[in-house]
Amino acid sequence: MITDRRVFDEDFVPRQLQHRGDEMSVLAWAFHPAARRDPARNVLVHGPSGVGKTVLVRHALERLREGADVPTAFVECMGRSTAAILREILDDLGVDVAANTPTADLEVQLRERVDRPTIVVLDEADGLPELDVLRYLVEADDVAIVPICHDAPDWLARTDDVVRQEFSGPSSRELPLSRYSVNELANILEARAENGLRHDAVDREQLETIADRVAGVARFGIQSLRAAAEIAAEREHTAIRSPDVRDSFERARRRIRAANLDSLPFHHHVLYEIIRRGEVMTSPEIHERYEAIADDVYRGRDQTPIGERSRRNKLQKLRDYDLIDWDGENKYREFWVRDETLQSPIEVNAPVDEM
DNA sequence: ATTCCACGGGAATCGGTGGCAA
DNA sequence: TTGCCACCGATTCCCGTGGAAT
Repeated sequence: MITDRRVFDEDFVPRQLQHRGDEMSVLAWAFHPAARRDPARNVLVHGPSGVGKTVLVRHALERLREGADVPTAFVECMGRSTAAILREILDDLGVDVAANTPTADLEVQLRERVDRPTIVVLDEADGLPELDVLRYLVEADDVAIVPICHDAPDWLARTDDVVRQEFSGPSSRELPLSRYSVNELANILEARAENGLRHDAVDREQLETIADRVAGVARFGIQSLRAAAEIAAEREHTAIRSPDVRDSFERARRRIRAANLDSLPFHHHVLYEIIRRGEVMTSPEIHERYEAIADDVYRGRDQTPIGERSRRNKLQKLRDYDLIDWDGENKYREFWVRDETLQSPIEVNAPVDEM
């Protein structure tokens, strides 16, 4: 059924971007001056997750570089320090810096080594730790800044006047990306099917069903199509049938969650299992349970149990990853796992019994 | 009105890594 | 080679905030 697995990979970049023509024009307008050694423009790219913000900007940069030699940097900001981000920008621009260069020196390097129009993309700019990076980039004259974030007003509100000024002038634009319509996403899935599935494995109506069900989130739609093909193959269908599509969403969502859980360290797994085995729990119950089993669970490991404050951070992370959720406030906040059947792959041998 | 307490931002701290200069 | 410095990621410590209980 599946003829090319890579087509469904998370980081697969299709040759042709569909339904983003207007957006590509905006980026071309912003980037193109750099090809003539004129300053490029700032673009604030924003929109909900899973709509292809990163892929879009990467595409635009590739287009630009096909026709011109423009220095560019593309940095993942989430969870990185100011120094780490500056370091990677310099690295992308071909400047060698030592791993322990002080942050202040990095800033000087940035200003001195940028001697012609340059484009710096800050992916996941919601996660920018401080404003320092932005100020440094604003002060470096020839640098155009392209932050990618979820919520533009919110992002701008958290910056300062200097940065806001930079993004409100005529030499900058906001570029909102919306979710795909059912028809658009179905077209995108059709292209994936043509490249990655056997001919006639899926029909248009089924693709539209998937596109509708995933509410325009491309990432989820692509994983669902993949799951539908797998399920059809397991059931020895020669093509995807409606029941296969119906059962694909659960598998896709579950797979995304399992991958998320897999990527987290041990502490998260302990907390996840405590919540999963305890039905619905409140914070004090979770902490109490943690204290009770911590000695046993961590015995023989090189890690030691963590304090309450850290546990709160881990719980937040588990929620960000769609693994748990909660409702309510204070000690009445209740926690539960999103999928009871998803167990931690790590053996957290907490006693199952009494709470 | 006062007390209790979970929350979550931010500063301080710790152990480890890697340049660099004496 | 040795000591020093800056960084990093993870964690703990500290504390203001605000809702609920008393």
